[in-house]
Amino acid sequence: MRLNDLGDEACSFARTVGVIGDPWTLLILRDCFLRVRQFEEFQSRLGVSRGILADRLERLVANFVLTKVAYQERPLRYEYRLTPKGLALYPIIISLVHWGDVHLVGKKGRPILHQHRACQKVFDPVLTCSECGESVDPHDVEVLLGPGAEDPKHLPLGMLGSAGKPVRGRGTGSVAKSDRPASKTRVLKTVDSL
Amino acid sequence: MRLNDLGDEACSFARTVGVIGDPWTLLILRDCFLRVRQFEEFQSRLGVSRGILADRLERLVANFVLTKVAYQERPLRYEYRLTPKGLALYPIIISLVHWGDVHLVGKKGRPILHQHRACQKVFDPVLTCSECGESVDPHDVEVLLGPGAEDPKHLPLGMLGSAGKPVRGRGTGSVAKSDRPASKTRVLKTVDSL
DNA sequence: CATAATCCGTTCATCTTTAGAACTGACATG
DNA sequence: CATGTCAGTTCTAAAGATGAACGGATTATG
Repeated sequence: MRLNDLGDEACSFARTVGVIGDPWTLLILRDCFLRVRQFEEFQSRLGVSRGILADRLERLVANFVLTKVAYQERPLRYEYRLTPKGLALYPIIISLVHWGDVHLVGKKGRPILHQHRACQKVFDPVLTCSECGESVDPHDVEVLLGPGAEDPKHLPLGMLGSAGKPVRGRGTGSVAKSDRPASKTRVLKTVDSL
Repeated sequence: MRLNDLGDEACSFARTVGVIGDPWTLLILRDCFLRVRQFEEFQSRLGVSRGILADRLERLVANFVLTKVAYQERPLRYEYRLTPKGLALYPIIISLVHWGDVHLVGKKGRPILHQHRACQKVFDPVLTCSECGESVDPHDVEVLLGPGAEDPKHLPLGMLGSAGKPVRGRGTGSVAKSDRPASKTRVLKTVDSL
């Protein structure tokens, strides 16, 4: 499969990756949130080759993540700004920063800190549930089939034909394995969890 | 600059991108959270070439995002499982899915839904502040210099030499522009915000 | 026993993408 | 008029990705 075909996938994740899942694109977006806007600024901060930068910016514009806005005439110059769609990437960007802060720290600690205007404190991003407001852990989430479910390849394992029902309801996940006959293949403990 | 050098950067974000910022790597990680674990499963679900898959899995193991665990002996077979460090990527993964759900939906709607065990409701992920619990919007965040700040290239614009002080405290951001003399270059409105 | 079949890779020839540096073009400055 | 700024484009060589085939260990099938 070509990575360029990702946009056609049924999976939201695959489509997202098709739009912003490239390393340079991610780096460009981080800079956008730091109010970098001009071609030369991006180029000198990132050290990316100009061809790639032009290509990535164009792609982001084509996908309505950025818009070109004229910031001067004579000579006419454009800068790149986040659209609302682009601004909505913030949770992704700050989660990436935070993971690096926690798991890949250098000797000296974090290079930048984030302060929340509302409470004036330096904070970490926390992922919470829109319904109950509690923080969300991967173990606390069930995956259900949605209305747009089509291609089985992009659904969770063991979900085929169980529309609307949970994937891991106490052992349901390993049906395929448990109904095959006793064999010499020695299978070690099978834990069906993350 | 080579993308492989990203691991050496001072910036947490760049280092994170160096580890998981590749499209195939992201797709592999999504599948990990859907409990895919074996080489063949990844290969057939993603359609990625076997060489790339082997390479990306090896990289993730080298970076302690995944571990190889023997799930059977005779023949000895390993599967790939998320480490705690890998599990901590959940906010990133679910934020990517959510952005796709909201901004790149297909005709039929979302392919999968997430249900929160604690409240039993289908939910959306919300990014909140660890200190006050309120949801966080990019406009509500000030960026401060942290202890690990070194290379100016990876800091926000206009932050050089202003350690510990906010970047965008009412016009501070455009010092360089405002003290240059009147010129024929016609500059349009300068808005210093996202 | 011979012949699939399963699983996890590796190898190789081919094709595509990327990097890096130089170049264009419109304009401004000294 | 030489030099500088800004936003790209064009070029070639190097790096990376693809697809298909192959390998080794072992179990399953006829």
